[in-house]
Amino acid sequence: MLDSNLDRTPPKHDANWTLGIASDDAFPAPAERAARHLALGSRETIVDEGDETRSVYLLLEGAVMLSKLLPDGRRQIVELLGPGDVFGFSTTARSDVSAETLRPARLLAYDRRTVAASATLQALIAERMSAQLCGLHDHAMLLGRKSAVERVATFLMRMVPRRGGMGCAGPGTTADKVLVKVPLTRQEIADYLGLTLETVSRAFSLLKRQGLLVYGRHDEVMIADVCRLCCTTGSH
Amino acid sequence: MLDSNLDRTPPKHDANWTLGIASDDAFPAPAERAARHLALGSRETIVDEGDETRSVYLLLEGAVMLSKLLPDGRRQIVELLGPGDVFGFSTTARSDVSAETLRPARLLAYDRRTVAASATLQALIAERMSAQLCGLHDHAMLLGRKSAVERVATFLMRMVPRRGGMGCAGPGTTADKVLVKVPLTRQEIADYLGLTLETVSRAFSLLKRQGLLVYGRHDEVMIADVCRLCCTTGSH
DNA sequence: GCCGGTCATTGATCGAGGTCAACGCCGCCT
DNA sequence: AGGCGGCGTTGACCTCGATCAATGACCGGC
Repeated sequence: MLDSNLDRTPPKHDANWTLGIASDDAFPAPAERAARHLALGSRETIVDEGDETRSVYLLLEGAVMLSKLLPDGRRQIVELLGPGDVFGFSTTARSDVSAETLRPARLLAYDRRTVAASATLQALIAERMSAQLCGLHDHAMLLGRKSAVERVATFLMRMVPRRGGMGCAGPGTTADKVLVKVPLTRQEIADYLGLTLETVSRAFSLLKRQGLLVYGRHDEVMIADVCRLCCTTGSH
Repeated sequence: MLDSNLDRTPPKHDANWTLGIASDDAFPAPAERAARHLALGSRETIVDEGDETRSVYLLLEGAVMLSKLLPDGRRQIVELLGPGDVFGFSTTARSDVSAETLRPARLLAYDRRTVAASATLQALIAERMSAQLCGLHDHAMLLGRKSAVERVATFLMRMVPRRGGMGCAGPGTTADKVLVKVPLTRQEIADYLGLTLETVSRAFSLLKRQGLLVYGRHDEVMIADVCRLCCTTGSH
């Protein structure tokens, strides 16, 4: 478990963001628009654990992961973020997590003082944070009480668009299939689920053998029976 | 792991709260004071998982735990709350967690619409939620990557007042002692740390044998060497 | 005092998942 | 083409924590 993954230091974004007035029609625009608009590629780090941060980030598009390291190298990916999610908070002036894009992303960076001054912004952020709080509660359940296969099944269900881990069409319903993109390596999935990459691999293989999953490429999995997979998450 | 604790259905609070204007000088009073003020005893449940909730709660004094159940009875305590913390959010109209007092508590219950209408209140809540978010990130690290003894040590450090799990006075410093109250049973500690009660008990015994802990009563533990305990949390 | 219930401790054994290691696949570079 | 490095899979083995079970400590009621 020591050094679950050495030398993972992707290049930090430098200046491919544009300073200025953000205007985004795809997302409910807050009244305050004094935000930096960042456009990042895949696998770029936004902040490192311990960095001084003065910004709060709002993810418009793409995916971001938040992770933490223990001094001996053990890593935990504490949150996976999608469009609408926010991050960059901390009790102190330094970030408690690292943030890295999992795929090309667009985001808004608000100065903390800007946020403190704007009620609209705070309402938006509070709304979102409460959703993320619930997500973290769910994840604590997963990490504390679920088996390896249940964790992987839950993870895959979370990847299903518009279903967010919530339920299948109903038991007995005609088995439906979904193709999901998995923008994480096995090691990353392991670090997210509190497992090792071997255990994750074995769980994938098991689900494949059982016919719940079909895949060739590792980053594109066909869930052959959403309903049945959903029932192996332990939550139903 | 099935039914980690059957028949735990403490009495629900009924009517020992006073409706009306809350005025509390011990806590930074929000401008909006349209809150129900609840005064509860120990071991009373505030909401059950699945209950319809229209309120957001602000804990003024005491301690509350939030827990979730899996259909087969596995339980996870997802958060331990102290004065200042907030809860009662949910993506849906139903609570995603149960809330129960761990000791006598005073709290404020705000109607959701009241919150939505008050910028002051939202600012207060957002501030607190971001702290709780960080706490949950930390806890995910614990659940996903720490060993049993590290978890128990981390838990005990979190119980140290005014130190919140953060650091010892410094290595080499004269060993300092603290007496901490532990208002949880071993089973509850286990459900919080993602372990079984036996494993928790063994970890306590081990730490005691190593001289890091001294105790007779189970709910009052003397940390004999905060610094050394802190070093067995895995975080330093 | 005795008794029953709850909670904690301790021991013995088991098993899920971690660890270590070999190998396969695939894309990329020269 | 050949070689190489990153990622994933699979197998063999081991360990930490779960499980099962017995016992002990404490507390309240009669």
